[in-house]
Amino acid sequence: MKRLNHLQVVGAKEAAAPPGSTQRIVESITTAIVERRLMPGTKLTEQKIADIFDVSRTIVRQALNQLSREHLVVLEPARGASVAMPSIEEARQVFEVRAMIESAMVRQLCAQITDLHIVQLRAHLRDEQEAVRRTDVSGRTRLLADFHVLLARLLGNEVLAQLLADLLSRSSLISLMYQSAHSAVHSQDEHLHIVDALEKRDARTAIRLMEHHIANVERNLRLNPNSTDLADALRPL
Amino acid sequence: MKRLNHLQVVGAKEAAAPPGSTQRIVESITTAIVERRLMPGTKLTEQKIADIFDVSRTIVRQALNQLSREHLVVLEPARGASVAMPSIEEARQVFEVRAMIESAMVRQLCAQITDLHIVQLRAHLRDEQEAVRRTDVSGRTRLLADFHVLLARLLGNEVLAQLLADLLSRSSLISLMYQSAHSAVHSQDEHLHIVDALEKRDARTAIRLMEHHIANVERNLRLNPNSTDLADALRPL
DNA sequence: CCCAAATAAATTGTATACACTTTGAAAATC
DNA sequence: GATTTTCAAAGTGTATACAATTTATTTGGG
Repeated sequence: MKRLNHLQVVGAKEAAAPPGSTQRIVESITTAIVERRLMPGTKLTEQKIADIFDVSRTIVRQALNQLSREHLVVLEPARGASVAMPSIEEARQVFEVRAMIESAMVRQLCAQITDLHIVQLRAHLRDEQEAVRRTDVSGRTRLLADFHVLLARLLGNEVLAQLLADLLSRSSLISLMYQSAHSAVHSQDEHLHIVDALEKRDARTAIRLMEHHIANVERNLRLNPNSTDLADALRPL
Repeated sequence: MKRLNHLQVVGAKEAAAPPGSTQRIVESITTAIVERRLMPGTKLTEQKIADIFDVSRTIVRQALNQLSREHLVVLEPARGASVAMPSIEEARQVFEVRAMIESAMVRQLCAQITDLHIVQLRAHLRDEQEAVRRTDVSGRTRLLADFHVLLARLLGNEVLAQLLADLLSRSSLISLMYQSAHSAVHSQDEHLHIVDALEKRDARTAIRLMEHHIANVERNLRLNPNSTDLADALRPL
């Protein structure tokens, strides 16, 4: 039986509104997944989680339901919840959608970006570099994803931002599941070049860089079916 | 007190898997909203819905939670659920995102569309025309939205299809809330022209037509703030 | 007669109880 | 000894009970 003791309340870093019990659990599990303390496929038993957080199963079920809509856990009827194991096909689709959305995003952004926006982006890049320098794995994962959400937010489009946030948490899960070989340093560098292009309002270059960036992340996944699917891996020769 | 008797189980038209109680309620409420039997702002009291469907509040709460994540209802803490009243700003954002995604979609589709796909699209257009001819309001609303989801599905991208389905149910709510003056006939005609362009693999035209189509729908909304926000409407001069 | 405080009714949030399903192990059969 | 059957343990699905909060109603001044 797998121990779930790794699951723990992570110090609320943003600390916005008083987080309801449900939200607290969602965030803890999300963080645990992204920080690789909960591996894909891990069974998430309701009562065990309820015990850990000292709430009733009612609350846990709400949290698991929410997580399943974010595609971080899968809910099989009468069989419970487990950490999602996105398929290769799903990974492909997620990155395809990201490429479509994010290239349109930078195109639009070039037409309406302000100097203040550039300042915000530069500040974010500094945070990224800092996290990379300190080898703060969980922080840098979050920051590298937030870069993309920030671009959406600069467009003043919260709907787009939330949509993208969703796709990025899925991307994070995919990256850790298929052990991305795309180094954080490399990603960070690509972000830098994208901001440079945005500053020059060079839409064509910005779009090209963004598409390459996303393609690079996808290309560097270990998408070898044999190593990821247990059924295939254990099939006799 | 507002009566909720309009809420009723709608005959399952697609009838796929045995729909769990929760899903049945979600679909009923969704249909009721899109068919304008539940107006924006209507309070959705848990016990009343539970009585109507003869289930416990537990199930109803699950359904309302799901609907809130689809942005069709809003959940205010300790104050319950009501049919969402998307703001003008939210409407703008939804249509902006749709324009970004759907123009990228038709671009991609032009590059990889097959004759079989065209056949499917033509078949769908026939269904649309039929619904318009019969003035089947609820059917035609659904079909006009499904056209866009179908395009996503033809790309073989289920992630994209679900994403778009989400945006389209929000669009439906927005259209009915702001009483779109964009006639179904007009929409249907625009769909026809888009398919024509796709058949010719004329990406530039297809993109232009799609962007115009979405802009037309948005332009024809009655986005008069005075008539939509009660606080504004009742403010003394 | 109108407004405000107090009280009652209704509604939501959470926990718990219990039925049903799945899972894993022990016993029986071939 | 391997395979199926049976049974117990664990887990999920739904209903219900109860506390906490909000909303409506009544009551008591002004």
